[in-house]
Amino acid sequence: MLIRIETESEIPIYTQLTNQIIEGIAKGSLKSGDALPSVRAFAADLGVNMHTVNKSYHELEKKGIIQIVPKSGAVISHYDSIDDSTMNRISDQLRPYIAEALVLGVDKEKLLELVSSLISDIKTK
Amino acid sequence: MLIRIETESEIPIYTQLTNQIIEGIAKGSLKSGDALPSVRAFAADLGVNMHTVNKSYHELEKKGIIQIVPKSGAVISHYDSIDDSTMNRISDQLRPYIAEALVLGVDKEKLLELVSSLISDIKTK
DNA sequence: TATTTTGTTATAGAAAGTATAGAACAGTTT
DNA sequence: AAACTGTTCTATACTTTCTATAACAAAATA
Repeated sequence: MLIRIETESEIPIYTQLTNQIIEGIAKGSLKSGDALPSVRAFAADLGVNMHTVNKSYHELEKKGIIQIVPKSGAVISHYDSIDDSTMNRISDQLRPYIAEALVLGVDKEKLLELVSSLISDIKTK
Repeated sequence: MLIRIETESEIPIYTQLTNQIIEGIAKGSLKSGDALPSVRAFAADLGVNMHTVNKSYHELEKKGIIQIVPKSGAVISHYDSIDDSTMNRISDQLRPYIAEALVLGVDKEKLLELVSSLISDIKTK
């Protein structure tokens, strides 16, 4: 799985890593049960600090996407039915960007098209 | 227009303000041509610092949502056709949250329903 | 016209977040 | 037994967020 970190980006490195791991899972490059690299190995590979990778892993664990087994490693979780609190979190995260799009003149139809297009893009590319 | 700021939130105050102003416009409480309160008046009203409101206004201006006239005030812009770079920005903003939803088991149909529901909610509530 | 109000700019400080580095610990894996 | 693991700790540097105060010049208002 290929990860690209942009040091100059305004987006924190640990967030960039979190997002790209999530996309890797969404795409199918990473599956439930797969182990993620150790924080040390991954950090060395990416050229960043161990603690930065560690922070990303804990962010992913907080989201319910991976499970961290102390002194062992991180494994991608199995997802069954989504609970209400998680659904609400996703809704709260999306809301400001949906509102912004509406204000800037993107109507419901175009917005749904955009989301459909994004889903396809994430699953393939 | 009613604004609620949560000091304890992890979301910066200026971002909370930006998002709520955007929702006010999306809902129709604020229209193109309307003037926003002065940074001083708004800050006093919200109990925050003048520079915090100022930062929010400049964020809104960067998004193309308002226009700031130096020494005069801030006015809500008129929106015609959306340009490609703005559309790309919105797409980039949405992408990680769409990916996260997919990973957590929200399928395309449920995701489109969620977006539809959010649009209705933003426009009314 | 004189006063008030406006956004802007500057300085300053406190607190939190981001990222790095090095080291040590104890449990897991090989 | 040795290597590897996530965890924890200390430390430093930089950026971001938020507040506070002050001054400036242009716009709006009385």
